[in-house]
Amino acid sequence: MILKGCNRFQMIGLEAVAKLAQVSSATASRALSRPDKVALETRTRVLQAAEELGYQPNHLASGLRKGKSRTIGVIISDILNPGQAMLAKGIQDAAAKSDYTVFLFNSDEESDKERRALESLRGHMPQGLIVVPTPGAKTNLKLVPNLPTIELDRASGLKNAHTVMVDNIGGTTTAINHLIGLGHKRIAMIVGDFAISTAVERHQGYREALEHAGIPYREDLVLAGHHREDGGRTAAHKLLSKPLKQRPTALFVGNNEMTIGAVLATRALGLSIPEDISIVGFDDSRWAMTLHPALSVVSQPAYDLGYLACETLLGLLERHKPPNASSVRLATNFISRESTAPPRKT
Amino acid sequence: MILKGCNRFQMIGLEAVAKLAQVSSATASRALSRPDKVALETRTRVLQAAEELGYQPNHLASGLRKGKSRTIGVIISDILNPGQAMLAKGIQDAAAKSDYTVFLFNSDEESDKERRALESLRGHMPQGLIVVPTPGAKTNLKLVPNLPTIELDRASGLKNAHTVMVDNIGGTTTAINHLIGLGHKRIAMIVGDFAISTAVERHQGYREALEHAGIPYREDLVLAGHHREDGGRTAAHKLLSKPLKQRPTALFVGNNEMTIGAVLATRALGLSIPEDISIVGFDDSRWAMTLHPALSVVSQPAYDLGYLACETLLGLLERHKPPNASSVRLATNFISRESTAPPRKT
DNA sequence: AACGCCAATGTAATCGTTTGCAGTAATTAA
DNA sequence: TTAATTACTGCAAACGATTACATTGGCGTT
Repeated sequence: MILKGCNRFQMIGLEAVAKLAQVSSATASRALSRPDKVALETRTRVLQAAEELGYQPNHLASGLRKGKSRTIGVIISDILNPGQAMLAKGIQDAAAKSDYTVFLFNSDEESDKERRALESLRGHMPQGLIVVPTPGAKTNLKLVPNLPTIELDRASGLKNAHTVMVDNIGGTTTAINHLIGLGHKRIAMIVGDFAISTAVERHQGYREALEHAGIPYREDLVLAGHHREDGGRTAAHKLLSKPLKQRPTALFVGNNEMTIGAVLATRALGLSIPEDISIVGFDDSRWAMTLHPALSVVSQPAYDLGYLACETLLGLLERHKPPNASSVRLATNFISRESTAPPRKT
Repeated sequence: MILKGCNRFQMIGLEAVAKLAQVSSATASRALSRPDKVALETRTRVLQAAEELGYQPNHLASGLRKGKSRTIGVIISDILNPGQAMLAKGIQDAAAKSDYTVFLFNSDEESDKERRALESLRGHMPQGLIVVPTPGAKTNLKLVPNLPTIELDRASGLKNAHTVMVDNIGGTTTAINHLIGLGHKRIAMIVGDFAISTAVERHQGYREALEHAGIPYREDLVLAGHHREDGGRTAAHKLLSKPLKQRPTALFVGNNEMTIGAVLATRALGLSIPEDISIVGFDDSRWAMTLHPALSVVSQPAYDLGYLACETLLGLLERHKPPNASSVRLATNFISRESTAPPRKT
């Protein structure tokens, strides 16, 4: 009681507002959040007092009392990846619209970092979670067993999960069909890590499109790039070093980073795009557009994806929906630029 | 008291741990955070109980009580800008190392969004703030008068501010000197918004370098690009449409986004880089590297900048440093690639 | 033996906000 | 006139963790 007047953040609390408005703190609280429960005259008095003192509610306290922190946790794989950054932006905007605040973390595709992020998060009592799951998510998510969670961009494989993803299979088949339509027969693919659902689905799309066109699936044309630029580079190098007759005439790359590597490897080998090799990447970006020749890509509605994921989560929080699994797929968009052309006549 | 056993988050509180360990909650608390104040035997008992119940401390509660939330607010200008994303990453990593959690916001260079971010932030009782200030920051920051704040990348102009920035003047003069060294005389610049300190400093660096080389400063060679791609495009278009004798032979662009616009405008006009025009950008990025020809740039140590800003802030929080202003400048690094060459012989 | 001291623990107040309950006054119904 | 209803308001108990203060018992000193 001794230090009552000297709070640490020189906080102006409800108590102070109440005193100035000559009401109890209970009434002051109601005046601010339950206008109908308080006489108009009293209410204006409280509002004025709050204004005068520059009162700002303390979310820690109200969060503690109400059991709602008005925060959500977000774990993306890598803020430096433009697609992921776009996801984050969509989430942020949706959250801000409903007055939620976001704790943002990067997993850098490492399950360990994901786990640490979840541990940090836990103590802050977020009301929900949006996560781009790493391969370890199935285990890690047990750390927050009762937290409403949306899996974004990929699925962890957990039953009863809510997911918001793109139509990877459809996006890929469109791209491959485009290449087939141009006359390509030897179409290679650089795939990501099969522990990540997008890689599996994109691979499946590739396979299905070939099959559908009656082109046999050849294992030697599918190399793993491990989601990284370096992996893309070495995979592309290997594919493009084949003797001309076996060398693919088109290359489909399963993600952003690997595509850069593939393009650089192509340049390094002195091959020209699209004359020697057509290339299609997954996920659009600034560099894909400004590249010369500009890259044809399967583009994802990343902003919408993030926005939608957040809206879905908040919907889950507001109306106490049953915890049934839900699954949303957004369509991709194939953008044909300059990196694809018919194969050279042989 | 009625619902004591049925907490909302099915929270396991200290109370529960204490009961299981047969001590008071006070002792349980001490066992966890003040090991030396508790008998070893008791401590292990508490730790074991905590482990068994999967106890997780509630930061809302401890934050409320201690007046320390272990969170910091971060407002960057745009998460989609790779440089800014890198700042965020540096901050995050530094924060995580000291067990702080980050509230991340985007201002999108709009003072209004910055203000709203600060308002959101306020209620969550962050212990500090790192902000890439918009032009309105000088006003906006009054919303959080006693919050330890680091200004990152730019200065708001507030007295007594702590700033962490790069040496914009030095970085620019190096770049301009490089162009001068190649033999350029008509060197144009596309500047940003002078309400932002980096634009002012980079412009000053440009001016100083010319002066030092005895080249007169010409107002018609300096155009505003307003920090956006579009602005860069129109400014470059105007500059490069001049009659050959007056057309600049080199172009220095004050930031990332504007540089893209400038490059696209150059391409659109059918001019080739670096034969017709040498271009240097400020701030490196993936597209600057992969561009053909690869762009020469003044690169900033963005990760370090963010990391350092966070460390500085946390330092301020830990040891109760006096609130003197401080100012850190990191050096830039000029990267010479393929977009600069001697001017054409006339 | 009497005293002081220290270590270990418990009691209870506190952080700021919310809310069930109870109380008061004013209004309406009977 | 009395009872019942309504509309406001205040009291006080939460939320979970921390910590000043009080209490206990054990030890050493004189």
